[in-house]
Amino acid sequence: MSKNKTLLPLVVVVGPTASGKSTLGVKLAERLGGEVVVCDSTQLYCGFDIGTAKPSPSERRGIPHHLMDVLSPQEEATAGRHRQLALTVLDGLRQRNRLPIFTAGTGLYLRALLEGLADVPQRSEELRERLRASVEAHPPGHLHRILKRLDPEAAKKIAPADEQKLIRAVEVCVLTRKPVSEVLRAGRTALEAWHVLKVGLMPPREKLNERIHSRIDTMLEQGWMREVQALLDSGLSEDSKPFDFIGYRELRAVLCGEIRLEAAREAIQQATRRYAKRQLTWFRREQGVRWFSGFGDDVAVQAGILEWLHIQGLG
RNA sequence: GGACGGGUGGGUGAGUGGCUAAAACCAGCAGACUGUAAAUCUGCCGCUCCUUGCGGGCUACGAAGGUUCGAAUCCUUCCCCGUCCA
Repeated sequence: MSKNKTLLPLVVVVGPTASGKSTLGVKLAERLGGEVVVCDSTQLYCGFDIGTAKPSPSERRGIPHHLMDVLSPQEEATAGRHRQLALTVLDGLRQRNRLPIFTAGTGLYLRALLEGLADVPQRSEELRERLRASVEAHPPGHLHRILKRLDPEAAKKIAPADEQKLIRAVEVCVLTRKPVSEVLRAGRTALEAWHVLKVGLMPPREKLNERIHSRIDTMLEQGWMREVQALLDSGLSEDSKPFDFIGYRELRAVLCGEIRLEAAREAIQQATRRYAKRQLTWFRREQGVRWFSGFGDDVAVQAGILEWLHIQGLG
């Protein structure tokens, strides 16, 4: 990274699902001469459109949207991959002197971009296979005991039941031959040369839930089922990563005759509500966010945000 | 009118004399989370008080009475709900 880059502004919009980040992003881009960069682990995938709430071409209003539809469903998105792609996009925007406007639903990806990732090896499927096999063969708590031996400090921070995180921690220990906590302490490279302005959308929970529910109904009316059917018909494996996304797994179950549509609708609503809650938990901790209590498509909220950004030196 | 079965905390639902403010699950709330993150995991979850302790008080298993040292659990009556018979 070159050290002589001047500090340019970069806007980040954070908020739970259905809070109106996309609409706000387009609005800000129009007003401030920017382009939208999506920071979302699901909109990355081609073909999974309706359920991931990608803004339609008309909703995008001619504003370029980056990091949307860049992965095929067979690929696996990761925080590191997203970071790489985002850095490339940022370079391009810098050259063209366009304001980057991130719409961020995936907190981890945003953090990976802004604060960097430690120099940690990528996942190794072979190692994971072995670890999972050994989990099968041993009584509960086995992985946790292994980690305790490799890195007591890390073991303290991960619950014995959290297999996913345990596997990752053990994986890093094994691959680097060092305790994970040490590897992570070595630090990371934060994003340089950008002056980050964070805006948060925090609609009242009850209103947000209503919005979530009606949006799911709309998605279904727009042919979400047909989309899922078409994806399955295309020969895509039903184990592909994006079929794990909220809604896609439920609708797949409907199409496989495992559950009824009504049950799926309720399950989707519930899962989405919980997801929104987790997003809020994550983003509440995010440093330096200027919060606005409302939806991003509310003109009054938009005006307030534009005003704040103006005071910060934009527009 | 009669015969059974049942009424438990926001929901589903266990519990058949003390270990029960009441399992479990769901919902809800709060939280953690450096490459699966729309994932994964943790805590709380009747009210209340304080010297925050495996602490105290109060209220609670349809209602009211009763038996008992002690009842969600046993008895009586009543009220609801379901099924069946008339």
